[in-house]
Amino acid sequence: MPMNEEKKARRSIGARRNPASAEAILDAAETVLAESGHAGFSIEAVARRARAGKPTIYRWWPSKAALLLDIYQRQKQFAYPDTGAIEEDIAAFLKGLLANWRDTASGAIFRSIVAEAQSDESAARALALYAAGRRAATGKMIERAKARGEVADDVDPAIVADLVSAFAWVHLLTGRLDAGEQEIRAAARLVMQGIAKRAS
Amino acid sequence: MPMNEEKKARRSIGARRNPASAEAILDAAETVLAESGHAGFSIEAVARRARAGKPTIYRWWPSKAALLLDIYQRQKQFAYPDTGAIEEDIAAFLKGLLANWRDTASGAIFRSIVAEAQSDESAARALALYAAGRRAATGKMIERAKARGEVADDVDPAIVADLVSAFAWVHLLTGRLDAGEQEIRAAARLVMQGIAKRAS
DNA sequence: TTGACGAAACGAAACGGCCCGTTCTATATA
DNA sequence: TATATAGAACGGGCCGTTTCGTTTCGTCAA
Repeated sequence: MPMNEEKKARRSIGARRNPASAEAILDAAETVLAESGHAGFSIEAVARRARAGKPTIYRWWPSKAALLLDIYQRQKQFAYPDTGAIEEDIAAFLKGLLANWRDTASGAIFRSIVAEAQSDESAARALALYAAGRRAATGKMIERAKARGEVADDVDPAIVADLVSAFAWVHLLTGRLDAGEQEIRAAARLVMQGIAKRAS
Repeated sequence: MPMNEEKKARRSIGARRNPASAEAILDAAETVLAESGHAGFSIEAVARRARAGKPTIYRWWPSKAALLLDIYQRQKQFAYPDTGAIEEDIAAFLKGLLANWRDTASGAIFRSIVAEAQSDESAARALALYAAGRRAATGKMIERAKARGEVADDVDPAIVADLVSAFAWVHLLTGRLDAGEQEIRAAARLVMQGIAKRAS
């Protein structure tokens, strides 16, 4: 009984995927992106680099965007700071994020995902999901500050989170990842002034 | 005397460029981008659409990014509001920008430029230039507010401008261009709280 | 416990198709 | 007559898919 009619059937969960190949492909993808940038990042280039066959890549990753997302998720997750003071949290968040994007492959990967999202539906969804997730996580900084009485209860955490990460986005997309301590502190202070509890 | 050695010589300003062709190419580029999105936006597709030859396009636009930038600049320039109250200015700016991106081709064009900037040096520079220009223009809203005594003198206009347009960026890139009146007002109020003069 | 079987993943090669950026030709225009 | 034009064609690269023969590995009978 031929499988012709169900070529594209969803792969069973226990499929025998070769972990070594997957590893090599992700390594190669990371290297290619780092060396040649978004322009040189092709499935064929990754396959060559990994000494893997193209069909192997296409078997496990449906699109270039999916591959990018996977190598992004291999990167160390960014920790959300908890210094005990909201302004410090914000400054640390911005500083850490910019440094991470500048010093590791994360920035290039993320920029490529943004670019890919213009063509690829799944990348766009993943991007929105990522943004929403970070909004939620950043929002926790605000919730903690509220618990400490540092921030008024009627401040919307989602909007503040947008505000904070938006700073980072702008720096990423316009290539200003080398923002100095002073600029970061000023941004943090500005945001903090916006959300600080109106004392007495 | 052959021109072989100077194939790429800069075209003289008075070159006899066919205005009708240029118009048709820009029109076609806009249409192709609107119909097929960033994925289908190729020089060949534009040439087909415009019934123009590829060499004609390459003669006048060095890259896809340059073409995108030109059709972007044909779009109506966004007006920076001057309502007399900084909070109103900010809300109007955000509202107008999001509406413009949502209702015209501007959003698609701009997203494509962002995508292209990952590969194309000139697009990246143009993007940074655009961002800087908008920072400066938005900063004027702050300067006017300072003149009115609405905002403290020691607030950095550039950072506030970043803050405001960053909101718009995030909405553009995550596809949330349909932000409601309420969300926009909340964002404007938040920014305004951050920059409002500490009265008394 | 061993060994053969068979399903599934694998690397390599090739495909038709699209697009790139360039070069050539022949035509139209000023 | 000089220049821009449309169009065709080029060598090259990448796309996503198919086909090939090979290797890996779980299963199960001996």
